[in-house]
Amino acid sequence: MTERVVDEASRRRRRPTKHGQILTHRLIVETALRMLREHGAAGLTARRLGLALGADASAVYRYFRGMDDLVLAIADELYGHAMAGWAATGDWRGDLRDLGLRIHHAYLAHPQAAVLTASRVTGRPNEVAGDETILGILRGAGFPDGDAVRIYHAFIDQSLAFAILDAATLALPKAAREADEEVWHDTYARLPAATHPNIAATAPLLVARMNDSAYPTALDMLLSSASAQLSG
Amino acid sequence: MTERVVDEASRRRRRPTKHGQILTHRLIVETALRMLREHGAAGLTARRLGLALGADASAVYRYFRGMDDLVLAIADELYGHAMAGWAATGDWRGDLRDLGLRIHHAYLAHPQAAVLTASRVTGRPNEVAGDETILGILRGAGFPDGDAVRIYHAFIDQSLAFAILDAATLALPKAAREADEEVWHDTYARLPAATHPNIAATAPLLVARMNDSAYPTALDMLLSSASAQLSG
DNA sequence: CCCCTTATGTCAACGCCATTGACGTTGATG
DNA sequence: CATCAACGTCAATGGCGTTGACATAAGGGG
Repeated sequence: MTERVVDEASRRRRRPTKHGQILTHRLIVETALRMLREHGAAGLTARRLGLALGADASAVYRYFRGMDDLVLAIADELYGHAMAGWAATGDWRGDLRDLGLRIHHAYLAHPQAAVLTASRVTGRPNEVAGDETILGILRGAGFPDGDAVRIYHAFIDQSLAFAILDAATLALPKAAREADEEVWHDTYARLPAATHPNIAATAPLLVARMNDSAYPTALDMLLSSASAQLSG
Repeated sequence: MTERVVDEASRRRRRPTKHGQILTHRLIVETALRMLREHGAAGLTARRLGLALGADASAVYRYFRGMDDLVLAIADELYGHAMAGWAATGDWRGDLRDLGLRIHHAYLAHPQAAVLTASRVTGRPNEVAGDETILGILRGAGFPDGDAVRIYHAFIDQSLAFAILDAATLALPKAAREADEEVWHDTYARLPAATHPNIAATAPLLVARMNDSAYPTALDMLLSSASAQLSG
């Protein structure tokens, strides 16, 4: 038997499914994204995807080498969302901040997909283009290559790390998420100063802050540190 | 049929398995931890756990309501590991660095549990004690309350975020993880300078660096930024 | 238009997963 | 000793991702 998956660029045949649908690589990715949004990570299986496509599940293996390959395609799709419409201003710090928040935001728009994909390295076009851009900003700002790569590494992994953390929170069942959010008020804010002087002294600040994402703060601190290295 | 799982405090019976082993809640948790360490997340299945225990896999359901319940029990076991043996030196920056790396390391020792639990807010004693300690270090260093809470928020969430990101990588099936690791060499390092000048110029550095965790770098940058705020 | 070829979609099956129902029996208790 | 419930086993359930084989739709060439 020949290779099951045909190279996407040389794909020519168009055969409808039993229900009349013409499958494409793009349609499968978009359908998978929709299923992740509607049913969560556990809702994306080959069989359910097949049903949603009006096809047999195994048809998906004509387009992707496996479900993992599909997940990588989804990851690249999200990366494309993050970069869409972005334009450089020439202010390296502002540009990196904007990019970081965009990447974080794109993943947060699809929490279930983020949880599955933010840790992956795809080498696909959108990811490669994004990485080329970030490295370009850092090198253009005057960072030597060693520093540029080190900062790029911390920057991109930090944005992806917070994307997963915050996405995991959003992906929780509603009851679990609300219970977690109440902990700061119900548990922490009630701790006595005698046993927990630091928490007691800062409780109103904790209640006000801890249920929001810490990513903007962490990002600004990372950029401040990079900026200090450039000045020094 | 009555409830399958008996409350642990009221458990009295001791019946040996076919191989003579007496099962306990603790034995199952410890065996599962060992299997996670030795075989990775994909290596912990009910069947394999049963084999390792010298029991039928379904016996595990006498002790845990499901594999997820077991994973959370494992995480509970872990939580104490991160703080165990830690002692303050009085150097706020060194102490925070040590704590950050310990938290990260404890989760990385059990990626599957980390992926499931690092985003949760439990208000449990060990978590509370850890937060009290970190806030104490920051306030003790001279940060005003508003800054202490802001930095604490970025610090703790960043450590948890990187824990999930890196744990998710470790939790991948071996083939997927190795494929991801090869992407820097197989894809990125081969991009031509004509189209990707920045990646091409830094490729050897990327190959050398990107498969390791960026957490130590991000942590140091966060601490540098905090330090600069204290000085300024 | 017809014919050939092959890529595409379908179907059935494989080997694995977590889990449950039912049964036999061990051992605590009275 | 007798009773009985908890414990461990076994077989089955319902699902998972994936593959081999087959039928056929459709592209390409004559």
